[in-house]
Amino acid sequence: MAYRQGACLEELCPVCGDKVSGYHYGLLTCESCKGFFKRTVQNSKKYTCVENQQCRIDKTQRKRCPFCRFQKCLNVGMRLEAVRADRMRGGRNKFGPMYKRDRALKQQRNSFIQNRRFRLDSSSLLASTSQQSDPPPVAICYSLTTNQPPSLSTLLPSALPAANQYQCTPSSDWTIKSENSNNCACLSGSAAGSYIHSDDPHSTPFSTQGPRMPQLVMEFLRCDPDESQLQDKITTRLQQVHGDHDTFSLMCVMADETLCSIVEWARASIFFKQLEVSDQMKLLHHCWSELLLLDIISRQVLYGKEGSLLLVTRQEVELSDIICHADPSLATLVLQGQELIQRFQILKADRQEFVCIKFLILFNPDVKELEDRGFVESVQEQVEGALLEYTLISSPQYLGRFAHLLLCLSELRSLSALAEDYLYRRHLNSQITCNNLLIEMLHAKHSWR
DNA sequence: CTAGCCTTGAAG
DNA sequence: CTTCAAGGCTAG
Repeated sequence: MAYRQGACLEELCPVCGDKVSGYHYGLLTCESCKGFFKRTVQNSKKYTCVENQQCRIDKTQRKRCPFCRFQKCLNVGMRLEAVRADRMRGGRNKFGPMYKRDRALKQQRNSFIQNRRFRLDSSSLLASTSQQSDPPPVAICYSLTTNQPPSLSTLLPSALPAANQYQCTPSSDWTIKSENSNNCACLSGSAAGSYIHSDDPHSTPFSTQGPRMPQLVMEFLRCDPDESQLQDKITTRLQQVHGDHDTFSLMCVMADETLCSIVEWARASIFFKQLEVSDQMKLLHHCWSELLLLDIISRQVLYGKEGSLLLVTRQEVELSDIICHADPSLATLVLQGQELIQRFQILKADRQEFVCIKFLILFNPDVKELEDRGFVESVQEQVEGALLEYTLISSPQYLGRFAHLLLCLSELRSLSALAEDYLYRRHLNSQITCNNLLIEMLHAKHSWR
């Protein structure tokens, strides 16, 4: 029985990596692991491992150690209960609805991912209309190399051990399957939510009772900086600056500090630390303003109140004050930002979703001259998958939520491009001073064209 | 024992 | 009726 194509395109058995033949005992597995699991459970087989119970199980070596094979079956989530005690044939069991749901989830995920290209094209189109891209900007002689080393490169480690590539914590068993001949590393879980296959028995990739959060989202949350810690850090740094700063330059200092924390966050983040430093720099140079804007927006949506702008420092500034003191361009930007905040508020976007969006922004495969675009692409796809899955679990009654979030992201991108242009113009007028990272970032993109 | 193919039968 | 995940069979 060929498994219906389309539902799962190139799904591999989570136990041995062989071709999947359908759902067996709780998840998609290959025919041989299905049979192996059945024999083991039906006949109450007991195996022993002659090694250290950590044998690698793949298609060619799966026969070698039945102990570790069975262990892996259980670890990836195969269900003992699905093997029938009475050996009754045919029919359906209680897992039926679960399979159906998982299949629907996968299908939606695939179709969204397939639409990704189109969506990105249209969003970059949107962004480019707001930028005078063709003629290179004013010839300002500002060489990064003649200055002190750019702060981003000092913030990023100068070298990474090569062995670090594609590796995560040694404790977790991330299976990375390369697709075709390119080095597109792709972590793919078999059942819903199984992004992480670990030997930890608590990380059951599939749960029948109650909704659960995708593992990737949980990992993102775990590494997301704590708002109050960030607050303290930036507040102390701001106090050190003090002096004759007007509101705008104070905001710039704040942006600069926030940028530092964004770089720190990225450095410590899963996936990002696997990249070469050159790629890390390219990604950050490309998306810094988007991340900065998302930081501001998410703060308003999660903690802010209407009519005022909540700063990292927990200070509140009346919007009306900002608008009447701002020049017309800035006022427009603030108003547009306000609209975007409202859109996120209507959606009631939560921390989980913002943290996924952060990763979607960071891992942008459209960035030019990436060494390892395949990896960036695969991360982007995984994050999209996790976000989609999260939205389907958290608000199953609203299927369009994921698409709406992506729409907001695309608007955020065009707004950040406008904001970046605005900052760049003010920088050219020497109105932004003493903000190393901010200035480096402002120059990075312009020196590329 | 393994793993590919076959048969079964409740659910949709 | 069809679907498809259970169990069954058997050559290698």
